Amino acid sequence: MRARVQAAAKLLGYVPHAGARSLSMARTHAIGVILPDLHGEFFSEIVRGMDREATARGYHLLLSNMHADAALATVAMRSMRGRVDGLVVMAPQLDAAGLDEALPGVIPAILINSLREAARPAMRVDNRAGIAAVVGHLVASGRRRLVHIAGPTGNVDGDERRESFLETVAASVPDARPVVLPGTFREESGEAAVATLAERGLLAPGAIDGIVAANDMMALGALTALRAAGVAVPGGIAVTGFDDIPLARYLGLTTVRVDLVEMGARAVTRLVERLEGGVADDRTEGIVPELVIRTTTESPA
Amino acid sequence: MRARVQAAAKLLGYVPHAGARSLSMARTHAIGVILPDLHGEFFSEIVRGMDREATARGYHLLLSNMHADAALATVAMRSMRGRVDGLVVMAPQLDAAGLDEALPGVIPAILINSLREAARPAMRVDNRAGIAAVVGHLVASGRRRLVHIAGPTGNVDGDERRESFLETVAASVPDARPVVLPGTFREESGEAAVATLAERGLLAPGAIDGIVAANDMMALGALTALRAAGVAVPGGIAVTGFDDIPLARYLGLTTVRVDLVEMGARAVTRLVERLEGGVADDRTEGIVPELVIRTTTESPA
DNA sequence: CTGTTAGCGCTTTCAT
DNA sequence: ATGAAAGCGCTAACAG
Repeated sequence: MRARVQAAAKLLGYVPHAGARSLSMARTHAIGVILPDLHGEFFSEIVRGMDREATARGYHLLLSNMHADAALATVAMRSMRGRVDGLVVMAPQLDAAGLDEALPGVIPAILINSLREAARPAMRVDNRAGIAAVVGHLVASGRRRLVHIAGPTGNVDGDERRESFLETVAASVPDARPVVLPGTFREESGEAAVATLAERGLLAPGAIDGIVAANDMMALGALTALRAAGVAVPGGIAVTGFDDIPLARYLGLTTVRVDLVEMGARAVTRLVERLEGGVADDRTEGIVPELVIRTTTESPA
Repeated sequence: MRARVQAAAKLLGYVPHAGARSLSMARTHAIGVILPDLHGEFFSEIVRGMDREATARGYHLLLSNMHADAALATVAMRSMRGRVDGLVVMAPQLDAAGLDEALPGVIPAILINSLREAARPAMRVDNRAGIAAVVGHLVASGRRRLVHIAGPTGNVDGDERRESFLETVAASVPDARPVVLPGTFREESGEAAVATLAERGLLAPGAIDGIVAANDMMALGALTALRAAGVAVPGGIAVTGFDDIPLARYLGLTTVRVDLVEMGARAVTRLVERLEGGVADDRTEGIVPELVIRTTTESPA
């Protein structure tokens, strides 16, 4: 008899309505993902990691792009209520107040590289350790006149990297006069930064000998512009990035490796465990990046 | 009074339950995306295009990875009923019967690079035109002994590219004895293919002079392996890819450009128009790829 | 073991 | 104008 129903279902092409089931069970088996944007390999890699883990655990991923504006972010997150069981939120450009306001209290969330991690489960890249590693490497190989191409102001990662660049340089190079140029984390701003250096006459031989970009994409932009300007890398100027996106390996960029795929996967793992186990693990898990030395920082010798 | 309710809602932190609303309105404002896997830049780019368009039109994207198996694909698609308003399906490895069986008849779908497009809205890259363009370019620059690193058998794109490679070579090079090596669309299989060539003694100077890979990732793998083997590119052997993923530009790979972002965006556009306008546009839209000549095919001279 | 019913949180229709 | 009720398609807790 159960068999007869099944047969009829097949015959009529019946497919269960997941939405109705979710309503009834108060369980969607979906995870909402809130990201600034999908540009470049940085976010692709994270999403890939999340997708791998979500699929493995029987969850779907619901994507939503967050605009920089806190009000819009609020709308984006609220619109997820009832569609997902939990949220992975990456909002590096939101301040703590904006984040608190945007996050619906009712829905469990894990933050990645955002402020206000103390009270919630979170993942955080150790930006200071990463910058300390590249600066240390550059200084150890004899570079002294360093330039930093920064991330956007107000962005947690950008701010931390800029600050620790200044601190580390001040601590390791006496009488250093580090230069900090603004950037947006996008390739073009790496090129723009080099253009600025040229204007200031800092591309002249010996004026500067190392560029520490706040992420890989800007480092690549800088590389392109330097080569176009006829500056030898690493002969004249060494260049470093941050993240170790796949492209970096192909282009021989010295950088700091953050296991993006693993970070995404781990965020999903923690969220799902929380959803299913009920364990509230409000710790901030640090991701320690690792220095990867490639050709853009070889000794000039 | 309406105001009093709104006030109370704010105060209690009420957030509407999108799931319940969907049930009631029979509208989810979500689009399901079924992909083989998220590996490499190929799929990232497509998803990026879909996301851009979906966000612009007020839709969310629900990701689901399809396993090669038709039965699992069926489960994946069925599980989307009631969660999404429509589907973008990319199933290059499914045969027509498998696809028909997997697709829930009830839910509108648009296919990308899959079989059985005739009866449904679809997008399709013109593989033959793309391969004809690269082969033509290689032949025009004096290459005669060509090797093809193929995509997986049973994959629509892989099969089409392999076939048209053979046809085009047969038509344009008299007495040609083209070699076809198996591949998986992944970087490692490009390296493996070169290893195979080495075993067969085909890496000796003059033995072959051009490698046409079925996609960019395999071309990159081949490039790496060739350089490691001390073979000059393009001096000894020219190399071409397919897709023009972002990496290709950085590495100077000659390839065939498929506007992946645009293809994803266009698929979403057509689907949404269908959902909202009710117009059933069952045509297959062809994407004509464009030859992009870079350094890996420069003339040996 | 089969059949009925209430309810998930919303929208929509209908009555007041 | 506000209030009451039915129903979206399912699950779960009942009763027969």
